[in-house]
Amino acid sequence: MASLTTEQHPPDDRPPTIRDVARLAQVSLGTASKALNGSGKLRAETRLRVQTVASELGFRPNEWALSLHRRRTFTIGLISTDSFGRFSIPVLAGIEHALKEANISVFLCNAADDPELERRHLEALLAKRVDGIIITSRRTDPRPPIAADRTRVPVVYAYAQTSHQHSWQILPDDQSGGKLATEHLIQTGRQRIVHVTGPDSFLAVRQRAEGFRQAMRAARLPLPARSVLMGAWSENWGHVAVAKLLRVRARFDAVFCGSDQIARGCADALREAGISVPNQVAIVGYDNWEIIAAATRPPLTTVDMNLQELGGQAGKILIGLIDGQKPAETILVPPRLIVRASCGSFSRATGDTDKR
Amino acid sequence: MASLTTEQHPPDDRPPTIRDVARLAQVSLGTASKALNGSGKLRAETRLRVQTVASELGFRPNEWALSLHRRRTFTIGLISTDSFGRFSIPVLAGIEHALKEANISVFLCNAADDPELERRHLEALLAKRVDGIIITSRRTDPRPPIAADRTRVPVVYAYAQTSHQHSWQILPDDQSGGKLATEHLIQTGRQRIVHVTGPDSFLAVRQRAEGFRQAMRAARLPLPARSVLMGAWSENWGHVAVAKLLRVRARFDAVFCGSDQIARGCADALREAGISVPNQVAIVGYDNWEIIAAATRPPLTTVDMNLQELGGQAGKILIGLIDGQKPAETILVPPRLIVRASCGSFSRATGDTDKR
DNA sequence: TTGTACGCGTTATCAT
DNA sequence: ATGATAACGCGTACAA
Repeated sequence: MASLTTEQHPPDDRPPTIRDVARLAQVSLGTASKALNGSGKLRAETRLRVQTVASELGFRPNEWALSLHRRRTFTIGLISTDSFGRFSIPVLAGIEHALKEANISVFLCNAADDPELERRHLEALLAKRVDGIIITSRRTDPRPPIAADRTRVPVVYAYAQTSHQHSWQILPDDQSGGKLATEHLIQTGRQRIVHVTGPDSFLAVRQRAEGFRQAMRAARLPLPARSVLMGAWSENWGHVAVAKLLRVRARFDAVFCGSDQIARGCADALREAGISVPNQVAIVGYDNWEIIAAATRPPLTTVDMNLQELGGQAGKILIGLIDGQKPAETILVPPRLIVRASCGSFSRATGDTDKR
Repeated sequence: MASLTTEQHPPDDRPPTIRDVARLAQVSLGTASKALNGSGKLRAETRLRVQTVASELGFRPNEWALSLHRRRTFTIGLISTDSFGRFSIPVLAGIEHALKEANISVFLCNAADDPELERRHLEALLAKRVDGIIITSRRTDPRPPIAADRTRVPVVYAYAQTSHQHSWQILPDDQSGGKLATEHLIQTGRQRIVHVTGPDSFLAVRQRAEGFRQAMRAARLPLPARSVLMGAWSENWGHVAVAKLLRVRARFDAVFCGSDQIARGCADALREAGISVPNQVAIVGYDNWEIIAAATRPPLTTVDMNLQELGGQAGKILIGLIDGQKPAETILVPPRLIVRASCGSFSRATGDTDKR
């Protein structure tokens, strides 16, 4: 069927617009729109014809044209203040998943610990009219708030929090994590527990240690000053810490470690010193970093921060804010314990262990 | 100064538009645009006034309104076919970095191994009129092409490739990696080298093994059938493989491993069998997975696939395609060797080693 | 039932 | 030097 108009546009390669659909379906622009959106009243035949043409053409409404007069872009920005790391990943996966459910797309930005770069990313996001912003970090310590004041864009901190302004933040409940690990050790009959963990400068370290102390006090177990050893976030520190303990002939039947890496170091050092894990000394790690925890001998019982769920919650909170709700400002995501082999039997019958 | 018009718009909270700027600066819309973009000719005073008002208002041009009549959105989509994993991350970081340089934003999509989800993500990206798409994967084996035909959107596969259509792909040069590792071992004086690696079903495994064989043949070293052992991608397989070798009293003075995890398993097993690494047996790993490689005793010399650079290249290729260029279709990114301690001295003076 | 006109935010082209 | 107007792609009131 020949063109009815004298104007013959060369078939250019830009994506088809609703105009193209209308022209080919021999209807007006408005009719095409109604046919495609199911709104208004029109003949079934017409509607079908338009829809057929649209799908033949591979017509897809231009989201940005839409967002121009609806008030939302269905787009959010995710700024990772430090580079993508081990912690960001599950958080990020959780966020992406939660937002995909709501048909929201995520812009990925890596600020790489550079405040200037962070500012540029923020700028770009605002120019792109994102509906909201999520900030993630590598550690939970308070950071300066992102400079998104003056704008009405909601901001949520995930595995991060800010010092000043009143804001929304989703954080792992590290104190509960410390308690959880310690209580598990106590339940399996351990009494002399030491805590080998990371640097004091980390909030997470202080919170987990506090949880540890709480659980020990609650169980009326001895809590000498030396029972918390702080060092580096490394396997090697696990080795060193065990060596220290052995050198001073410390009596202990369990080690609660601040990370799976430290735990692995401890486990190796103990084994090489001829001390059986879990028979003589039980170990609990932190992070449930599969690749470390599962490969340790014995495989580590460890605390999982539920980071993916944390990300999901962050996504949901942000969606709530975008929808104009006012959710709670701070959410602590409870951790869970992953039981493997490093604490031995779960039973309280501890007669089969040979504690030192 | 009172409003000159009778119409009094309530100060609503949407971001200021260029209209607001124009009104407050007492100029027309067109003048404001020119003032802000530096185009056209106008009085310096006017320009300054407009700019002042704009910055006071925190005016930021709406990118989507712009992209409506420029032909680009300065936005690309990144689809991770499987979930975000260890390999995706550096690739992703490289991509993000390269694209940020070009002021392009990245949509993050996780297809989680679900073809249907992948399709939906693709659909969403096309509706958002991305300028291009990058597909990443967890392994380099060919995968079905993404269904972005019919559209003019350029697609690049990063750490991935497709079976059918002619397309662009950036891949690690795993064969060179195998050669690189083997040649290093040979240069440090090793002669009886075995290759312990992952499952035969991985292209990477076959390519690295081929590189291994090439290097051995080139050096006219013995290459018995049993010198390549394929198993799982796990530390445990490293242990098992060493046990196998020792059981049949194989003579070997070096192990080239297909991953750092396998390498760590081998290193631990050898040490525990009383065999010194690197003095009696040298080890080379693969991946340069810092957290494993650096913590192994001794720290692993290993092959780094340069994944971040791979991501960067993918970004640059995509930008080229967007700009209408026709870059080479397949790029192999050369690996590099990270020398730590697991091969001993680099010198050819091997008199101090005690090979078995 | 169908077609027209306006608005969304911006730039570019043309008058003035 | 400045201002008016037509795109860009779409939905939606409203007029026919």
